[in-house]
Amino acid sequence: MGKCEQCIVREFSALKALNKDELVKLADCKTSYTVKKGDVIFEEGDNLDGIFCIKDGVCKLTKLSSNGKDQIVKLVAKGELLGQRSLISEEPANLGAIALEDMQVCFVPKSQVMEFFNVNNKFSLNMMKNVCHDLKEADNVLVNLAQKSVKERLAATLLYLHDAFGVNEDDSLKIQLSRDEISSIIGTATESCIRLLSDFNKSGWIELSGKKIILKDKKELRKLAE
Amino acid sequence: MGKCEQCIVREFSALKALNKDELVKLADCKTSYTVKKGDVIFEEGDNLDGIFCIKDGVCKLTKLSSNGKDQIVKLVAKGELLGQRSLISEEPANLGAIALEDMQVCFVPKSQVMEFFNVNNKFSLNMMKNVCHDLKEADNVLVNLAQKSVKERLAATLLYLHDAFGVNEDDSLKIQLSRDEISSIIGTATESCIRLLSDFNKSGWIELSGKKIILKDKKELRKLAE
DNA sequence: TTTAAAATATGATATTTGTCATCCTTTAGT
DNA sequence: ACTAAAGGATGACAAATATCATATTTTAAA
Repeated sequence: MGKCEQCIVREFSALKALNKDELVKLADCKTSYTVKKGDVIFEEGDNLDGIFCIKDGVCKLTKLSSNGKDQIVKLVAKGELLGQRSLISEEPANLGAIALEDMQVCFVPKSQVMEFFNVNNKFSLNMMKNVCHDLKEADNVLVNLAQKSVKERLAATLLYLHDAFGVNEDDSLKIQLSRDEISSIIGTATESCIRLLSDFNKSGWIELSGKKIILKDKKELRKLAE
Repeated sequence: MGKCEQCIVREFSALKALNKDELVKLADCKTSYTVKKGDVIFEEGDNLDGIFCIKDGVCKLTKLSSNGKDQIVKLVAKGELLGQRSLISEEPANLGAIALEDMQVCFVPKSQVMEFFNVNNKFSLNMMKNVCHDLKEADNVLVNLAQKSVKERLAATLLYLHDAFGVNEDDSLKIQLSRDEISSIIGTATESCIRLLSDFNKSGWIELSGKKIILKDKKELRKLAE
């Protein structure tokens, strides 16, 4: 059983407020497992009896709209926690979580999280701040969806993917999304997304080769995304 | 100076976790004032040194998009708190707050809220739950903006206004929004919104008379909004 | 490897939504 | 009560986006 002390999640999440004793408790009660690309971590409506620590990999949080299409609400990367809102609200998950890559995940039961809540004020405050940050981000995404064109949203999304997940040695975006998934982030039809990527390619702002996407002219993209 | 004990905000917000002593402290440090329709309670980017209790009236939370248009992110009614996210995050306000009606507001300084945080666990948990609820709502709005047509969003918004704020004796929506504000909720051009309201009117689903809006066929609207 | 299925790409076209111009109506200030 | 300004309504048109059809490429399974 791995220790939690050196874990990347500890470094980047609310867990950094935990002391040595608490980390031992955490290591004791956690369940560690791997998730394959495409696998469901939890589904919309699931009752989560704890939170998930993402040790490695990236997943998408999605919600099924009544029109039958999935909307990607947020991407969550290694170092972050999953399921906090549901735990605090004591409600079923509002979003589903699906792995975009192979992942390493730990599950921490609710009882343990609640104990930390009660004894460690810094931990509670950290977690609150996380939720607040998510709320701010959600509000910002909401405004962009409401006010910006698909072209602007695509440019903004490409820049976001670049900045949040980095690039490979060949400068291509590290995170690999299907055209369908990109469409599901910007909230448009897959064909529209493909068409615009083509346009961006022809304009020389990006370079497409297979699934790889290279941002060639970030300045122009930034201007477009505003 | 009014007491907080009977206040509607206490009844409906995180404040319900406060005991008698704490309520006295609250009454002691709060600043009570009125806000006229159209007045700014705080602006995007303001540093808030506390939270606001809405004793009476309704306000809109808006964000200016880079295209120069305002987006209404949320409506907040009497009984609710304002500025919690900003306070917890220790960040400037991400949204601005503007009164949609004459309002009665109390301001509670940050120092007092933080003290409650430290001594009253129930209070912290309640406030956390509020933020979590806001996050869930924001995610849901986000999905609707991304996936639904303007017509569907208008129908959904009319129903929301009906359910959340009620109707007058003549069945007209109690909350009075300009066409511009309705457009700013559903994220569309004012003319499109006006046109659709006209269509709804002609279809007999709603009835327009001046600024009044009466929902005549909620079933049909619900079907439209899905 | 071969082959079927899935993903990507693109054209043609329909639909939705935005923009601009103009007119009508209501509201608020003198 | 009068008048200017704001809000609301509507037509004409343009632009953005979705949908449907189909071709091509990539991926994964037998």
